[in-house]
Amino acid sequence: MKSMRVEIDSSLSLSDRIFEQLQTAIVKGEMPSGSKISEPELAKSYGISRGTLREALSRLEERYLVVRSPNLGARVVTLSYEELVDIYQIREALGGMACGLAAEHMTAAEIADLKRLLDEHERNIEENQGLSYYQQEGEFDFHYRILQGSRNSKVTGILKGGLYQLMRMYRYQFSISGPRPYQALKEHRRIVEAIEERDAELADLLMRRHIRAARKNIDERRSISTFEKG
Amino acid sequence: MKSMRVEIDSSLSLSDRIFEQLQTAIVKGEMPSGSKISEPELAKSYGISRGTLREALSRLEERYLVVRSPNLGARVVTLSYEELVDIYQIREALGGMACGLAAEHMTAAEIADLKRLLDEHERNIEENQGLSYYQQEGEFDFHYRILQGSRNSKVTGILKGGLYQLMRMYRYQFSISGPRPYQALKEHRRIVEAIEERDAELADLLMRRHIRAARKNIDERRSISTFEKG
DNA sequence: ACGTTTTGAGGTGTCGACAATTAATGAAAA
DNA sequence: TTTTCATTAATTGTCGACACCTCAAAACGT
Repeated sequence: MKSMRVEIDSSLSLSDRIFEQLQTAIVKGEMPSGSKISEPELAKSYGISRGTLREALSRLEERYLVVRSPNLGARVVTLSYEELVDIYQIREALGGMACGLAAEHMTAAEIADLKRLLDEHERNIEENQGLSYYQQEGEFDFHYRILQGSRNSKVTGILKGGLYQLMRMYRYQFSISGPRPYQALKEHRRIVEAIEERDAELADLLMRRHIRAARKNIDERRSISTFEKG
Repeated sequence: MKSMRVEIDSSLSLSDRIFEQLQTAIVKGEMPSGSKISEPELAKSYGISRGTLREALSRLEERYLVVRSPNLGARVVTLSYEELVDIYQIREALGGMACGLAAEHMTAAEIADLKRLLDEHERNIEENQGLSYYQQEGEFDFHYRILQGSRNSKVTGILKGGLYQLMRMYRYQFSISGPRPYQALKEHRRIVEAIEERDAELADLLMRRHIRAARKNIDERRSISTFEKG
């Protein structure tokens, strides 16, 4: 009867797993942003104790995914356009820096892999008219590899652990696909070229410009949204 | 006899306060870096339960101040020169960005306050031969205000909440005072000038250079240290 | 004497329960 | 009908206890 047992990774504690599950639930909008979190209810639905849940919530709070006020409870974070622009600004500075470092540190094999990834993205765009996967997660794949190549574990932690989750959340919530597939792919190619040529300064610059373009896209959308509302 | 009572801020929960106390204890080296943390022992010494302590530890883990491995327990983080350089790199990118934004957003009153702070620092240096306060916390005061002026709450959170604590920890542990008081003050003055003239680009550049100088100081010290060891 | 197993102590992960605080309900007064 | 206050219900903050895991020393066999 052991086969009934759910395969669990013992290298992760229960609260670790709950933390990750909650994170994806929040990011994907299954827990609507701004909604109140009832500890007893949520603990019961996951079949865990409140203490375990609270440990996960403490960590989510540090990652800006939930907001807590003492004696009042926790809420899923609400993302305003202002905060989103703040995040893109940070991403611009850090992403550029990481890309410059990647130009210095990535191995030839890593660069070759990166090129293959872009080829794959290109096929993906042609087949699906640029929808679905590429604009959802493919964009992140690309940026993850560059972070990895920067050899700076702290910047990887900040972006992967913190900011990218918030951006992902935003995209899911507003069902916004990544910006301009062909244009973005072209920019990605140029960035990889700069990395291949070990031109750190150019890689930094191109990555900043790439992210800035995405931010302006958001900003534009914001002005439309505020126009609609009054 | 009310004066004997410790003034507690009821807007903070107990685990919040423990979290802050532990943070400063780690930063100041009262809990040596790399040392193992015994939950029962620590909980008893603070007069709290283990559950409350574990919530605080979860948050400290997210802030890179403690490292946990499942079933093995928590240790105070150990800071290597490599990681410290990583942190300075991030600080260079984010600090520069924040400074550029501060040039755009700070009010005249805030800028005037900032100038007064530098005057105070100058007096401090003359009196104490540049030791003590200014090199410990004064430097942080200056940077905090610029973060405040950037009007980007996320970057403030990342730097104040995360990276500055690690840098502070490093300074305490290696009893390294902030770099070159007179030179640093001069650089601070130039940065404020750029902010006053609303020259965001220059403010960004000067702040990056200022931080890079500090990083090179560290790097130099690292090469000495590695030379000593072999 | 050396390597292996076992057993025990200490520590971590998780849970359920109580105390304190906030929100909800309803009764009384304006 | 609306407002206010009091009482009750629900939720959060905190605690102590139990099960499982890890590590080390003792016991055992070779």
